[in-house]
Amino acid sequence: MLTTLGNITMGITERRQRQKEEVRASILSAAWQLVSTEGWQAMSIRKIADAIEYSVPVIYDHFENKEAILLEFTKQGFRLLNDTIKKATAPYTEPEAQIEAIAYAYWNFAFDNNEYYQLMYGMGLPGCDTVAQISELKDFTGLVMDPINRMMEKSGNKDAEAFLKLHTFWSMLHGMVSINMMNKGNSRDELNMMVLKDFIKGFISGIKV
Amino acid sequence: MLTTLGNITMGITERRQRQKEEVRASILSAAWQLVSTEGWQAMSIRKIADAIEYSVPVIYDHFENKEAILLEFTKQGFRLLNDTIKKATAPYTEPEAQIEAIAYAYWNFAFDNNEYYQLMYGMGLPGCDTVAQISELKDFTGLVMDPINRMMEKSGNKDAEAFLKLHTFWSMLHGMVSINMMNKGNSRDELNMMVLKDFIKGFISGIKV
DNA sequence: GTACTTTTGCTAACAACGTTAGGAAATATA
DNA sequence: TATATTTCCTAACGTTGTTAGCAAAAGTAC
Repeated sequence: MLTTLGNITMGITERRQRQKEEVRASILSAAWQLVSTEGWQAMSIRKIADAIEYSVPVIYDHFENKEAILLEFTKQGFRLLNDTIKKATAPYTEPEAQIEAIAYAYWNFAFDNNEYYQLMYGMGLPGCDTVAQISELKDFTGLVMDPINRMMEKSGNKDAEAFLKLHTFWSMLHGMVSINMMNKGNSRDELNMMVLKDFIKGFISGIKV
Repeated sequence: MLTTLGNITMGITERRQRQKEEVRASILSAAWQLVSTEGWQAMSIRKIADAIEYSVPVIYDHFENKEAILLEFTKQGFRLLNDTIKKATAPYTEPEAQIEAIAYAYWNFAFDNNEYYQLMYGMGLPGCDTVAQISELKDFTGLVMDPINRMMEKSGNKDAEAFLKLHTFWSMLHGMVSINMMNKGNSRDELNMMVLKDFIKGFISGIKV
């Protein structure tokens, strides 16, 4: 076969590539249908094959494995988040306003695109709803709440904000931990200790207003 | 059969209960061996059965299902965390010092007991190490870093802390989101907006020192 | 000690999963 | 028309969680 430009064979390979990409797109479409309705844990190669009306091995002609499909969505998720942030900051020029806009945009993105977010940060399996039923968790919140309450008493603040401060404290800690666990290996180094120290200082002084 | 105290039959049922609890304990022991060495995703009923030298269905006489075993560890994890926090705060009386001690204790607990922590917060499956290879993530950090840098320029701070502040910002946001996603349903309410606003205010003013 | 009941723990199966080998059928090339 | 290639399926392997049903052992009662 000659690779002459404008040859018929050229059109055939182009059509084939086009068809191949159509199948690939339909795989992603069917996969996302599953992810968005039943969660990413419920996505399976066999269900995708069923949905696109092809046999199972065809999927492996387009993706190396199941994880590669999910990785595609993870990337898509970050692209979507980046776009959202760009749009959110665009109306502002002052960095303070932009940071605030980013925070709100990030927050809304997470809950508007729940399934994307869970994929992006590897959130998943064990009892998502059962966590609330663990009595030990209440003990934990009590333990942290106590010094916060006492700090507020010292500075004459009202009780209503204690739960708020607990939330802030816990969120920050868990955020730091889980982000560090993703990029595993680098944890517990100087930078992290500085971030932690920086946060604690700010947190304490924030209560004593 | 009579339930007279000190009867022989009484001793039999007691021994049976003791033996049953021994099996239950050996299940948990074998399960934890798997979780701690290969991660909680690698734990399987069949591997446990193999390790304790019983057949598979025996496990279901002690636990309703696989999730129940993992839930046991989740509870154990929170108990361990609570004990750690109690010990950490004990040497101090001032709430400020206690809060600081809690933060460090929490941080160290997370990395000393990696598998517990991942279980407790439902962290898991998708490419934990592949996340670092996503190019879109760099775009994201760039987007957030930009206004932070400009804020620091405005206030005459040095560049070295910008990455630190980015880390703080990101951690806080992700922490809030993921903790809210666990207790799903309550999200995006007034309290969360207050926490978010509170954090942003503190974050911005923290940069302008 | 023998007959009956309960407990115990097994084999075997079901349904679903990711992944792959090997070959049949369709298509394109000479 | 014969050959080479691509496409795509059947069928299997080895996992997984979970359960039905039955054999053997242990305890109970006479």
